[in-house]
Amino acid sequence: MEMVTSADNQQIETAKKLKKMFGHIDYKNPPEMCPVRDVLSLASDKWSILIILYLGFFPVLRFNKLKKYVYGISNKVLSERLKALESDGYLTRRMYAEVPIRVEYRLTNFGKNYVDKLIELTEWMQINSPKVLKNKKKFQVK
Amino acid sequence: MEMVTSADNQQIETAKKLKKMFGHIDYKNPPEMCPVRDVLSLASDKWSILIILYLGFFPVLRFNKLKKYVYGISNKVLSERLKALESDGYLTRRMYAEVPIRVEYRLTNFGKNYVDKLIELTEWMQINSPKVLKNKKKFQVK
DNA sequence: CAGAATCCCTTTTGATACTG
DNA sequence: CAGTATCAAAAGGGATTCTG
Repeated sequence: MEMVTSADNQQIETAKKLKKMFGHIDYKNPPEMCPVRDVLSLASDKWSILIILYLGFFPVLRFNKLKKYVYGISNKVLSERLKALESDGYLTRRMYAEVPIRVEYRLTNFGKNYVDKLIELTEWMQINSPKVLKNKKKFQVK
Repeated sequence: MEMVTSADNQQIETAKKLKKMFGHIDYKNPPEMCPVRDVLSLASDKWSILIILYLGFFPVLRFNKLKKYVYGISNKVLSERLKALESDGYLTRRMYAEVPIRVEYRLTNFGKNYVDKLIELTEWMQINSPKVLKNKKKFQVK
């Protein structure tokens, strides 16, 4: 008779995955070999997340529309992030030489795959953020 | 006879989830109601991710050990992140009044849950980061 | 309209030195 | 040890101007 709970199994699974992962993100590796540091850092940036989620929802968005949705972002940061996200392959930028000029941003297939991963994370965070805010308050009292 | 591919289904699922989510992260909401902006931004920070992953792998870590693993982090940022992550409920800090002093960090159950979510993201990123690096290079050539 | 460019200011880092 | 203190450098932010 086995006495292994599903929580135990989860722990074991987690440990296994982490072990495999740390072959790659080990601190002794050169920076290029640490995906968290060098790739995820852009993609998990708070502004990038919002940009990508909005582009996941609205298939096509223009600069000023994005700026309106990603509330609080500045021209500068938005245009920087868009360039970086394009360069990393998450989105495409299509320019139409009209007057006035029109520029459309949309996710690549790769970006769409990433959205699915992001959604899992943000859904979890949405469910759990009240818990975090409660923790934060409790901590301030101490 | 239905002609719906699994990719179609995924798209539909994604759209549904995003629609539900944007009730919360809408740009018109005050910042407190936007979990991405206010809660995920700490947790998805590049340093936070590395700290949490290492604490997922090594159940107990001390300050200098963490600093060694989370390669490149400065004293200041590490101690700031540890404070913030403790305050948000991801980890605990235990101090032993010995000489020399000893401080142990470990994940809370909440932090352990978060690790599972993080692993899904970082695993995906690990698989795909070569693609990203290739994109980046191609982009520079243009 | 979609930004790039500029200026200027604030915040966040990063590196190093220092202390209970 | 486990941090804080300090200070210089970088990144972010806001406002405004400019251009095709």
